[in-house]
Amino acid sequence: MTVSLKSEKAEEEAIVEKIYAALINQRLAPGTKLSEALLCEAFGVGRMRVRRVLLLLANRELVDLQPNKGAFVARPTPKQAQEVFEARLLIEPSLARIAASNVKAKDLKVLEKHLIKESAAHATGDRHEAIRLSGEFHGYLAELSNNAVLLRVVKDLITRSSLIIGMFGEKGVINCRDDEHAGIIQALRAGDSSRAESLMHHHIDHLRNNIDFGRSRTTSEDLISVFKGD
Amino acid sequence: MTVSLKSEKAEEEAIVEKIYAALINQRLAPGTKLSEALLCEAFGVGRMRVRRVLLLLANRELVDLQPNKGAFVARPTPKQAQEVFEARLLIEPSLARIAASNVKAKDLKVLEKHLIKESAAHATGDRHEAIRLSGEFHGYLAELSNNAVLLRVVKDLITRSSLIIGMFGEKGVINCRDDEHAGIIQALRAGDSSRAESLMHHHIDHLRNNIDFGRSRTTSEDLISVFKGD
DNA sequence: ACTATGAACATTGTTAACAAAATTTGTAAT
DNA sequence: ATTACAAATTTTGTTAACAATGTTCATAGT
Repeated sequence: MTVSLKSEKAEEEAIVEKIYAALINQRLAPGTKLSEALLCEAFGVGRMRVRRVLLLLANRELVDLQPNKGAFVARPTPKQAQEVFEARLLIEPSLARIAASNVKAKDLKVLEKHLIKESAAHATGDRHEAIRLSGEFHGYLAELSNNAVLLRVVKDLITRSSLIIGMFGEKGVINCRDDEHAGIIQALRAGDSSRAESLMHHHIDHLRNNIDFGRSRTTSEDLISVFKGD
Repeated sequence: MTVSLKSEKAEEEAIVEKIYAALINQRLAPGTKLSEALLCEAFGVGRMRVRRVLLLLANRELVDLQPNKGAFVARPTPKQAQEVFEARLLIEPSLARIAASNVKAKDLKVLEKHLIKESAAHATGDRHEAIRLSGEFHGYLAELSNNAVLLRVVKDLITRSSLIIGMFGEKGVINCRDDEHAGIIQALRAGDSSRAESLMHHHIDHLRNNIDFGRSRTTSEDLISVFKGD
């Protein structure tokens, strides 16, 4: 009975999540056109669903909806990039403080396991995976706040950050982010709220300063292959 | 040429803003059914537009979209209410600190003028107007951050706060909020960031503690009269 | 060769009819 | 009177056809 209870609304959210993931993974480059027909085929749904999904993504400013032209993966401006990281700088350090108060032993287990995956991705030079995992780390921390509102806000900021990094790229090759994540976990384990807060502040500041606003890549991939394993 | 450049997308946003305003004003009580047909008539648009608007509002968790049942003004749970105010407590004090750094003479003029209106609303006992103006004050402060991302987040939180207050009501009759607003403006004028931050923290904490979770009103108004002057 | 014009095509936007589900109304039985 | 059931109505969800706009491509002229 009710074979398709998951359908309808949940189905749309599932599609949103998939595109979300593709954005974080940077499989969808900024500026890529998201044609309705292609998305319909990719997800096997009607046009209405696709349009609703695009509207939701546009509402989160992940997609640029141009009237009579179509939907495109958002191309954040330098100004918007600054705003996103300023917002993260304002929110996430306080969040780290809260996380240090709330963190349980099993949470630390998860975070440490995650850190290993991050290191592995760095070691093998899998840049996309490293970016995805880095975002996921910040998401985990936001979850420790036990606050769905804040979690939602932070997740949106993380996703936009992925777009931004994909758009502008990073200065230098050295990427000490996983080390910084390790430091934050250490502070959490020690229950040192202030240190967790401070480390997070410097970490995000570091991320922000590493954005290379010089060039703005316009690499647009084709949509056919992006959503294969779905 | 292009007589209706304002139309289409801007039109939808205008409708969203109107419903937004009605929510803040508490002319739309939590639980009120937002029937498509009525909204179509109220705003003189087709069903598609209304559906898109409802989807956007649902995305911001201001509307509860129940499949095959319809759209209803959201009824925040106590848990959600706590989360909203915890988020405000985390964000707005820091925002007040930033505002103290950015505030210009003309901004202070606007804020002081606003404060007079707040006092007037309190004096005449116009509760809805007082709530609207109170929210607007927080919005003005968020604008001083010159950060569209943070502004959007705070505006959403303010709107949900109005829903929450409309849902649960406030303990006691005494409402010292406008006094607290005055204190914050004073700190801004003095350029005292730390005091602005601290006052904002206590202010929001005060708001939160004044919510009366005892009763949850279910007063649903009729939609016909709400959107008259539009 | 290069630009300009226009037709053919493709894509998005809108409308209206239809299907499915819930709500209401009316009727009958206890 | 109240409950239970069923028909009728209303409301939401979906689909498909149509309209409008944008894009591409071919042709012709300089």
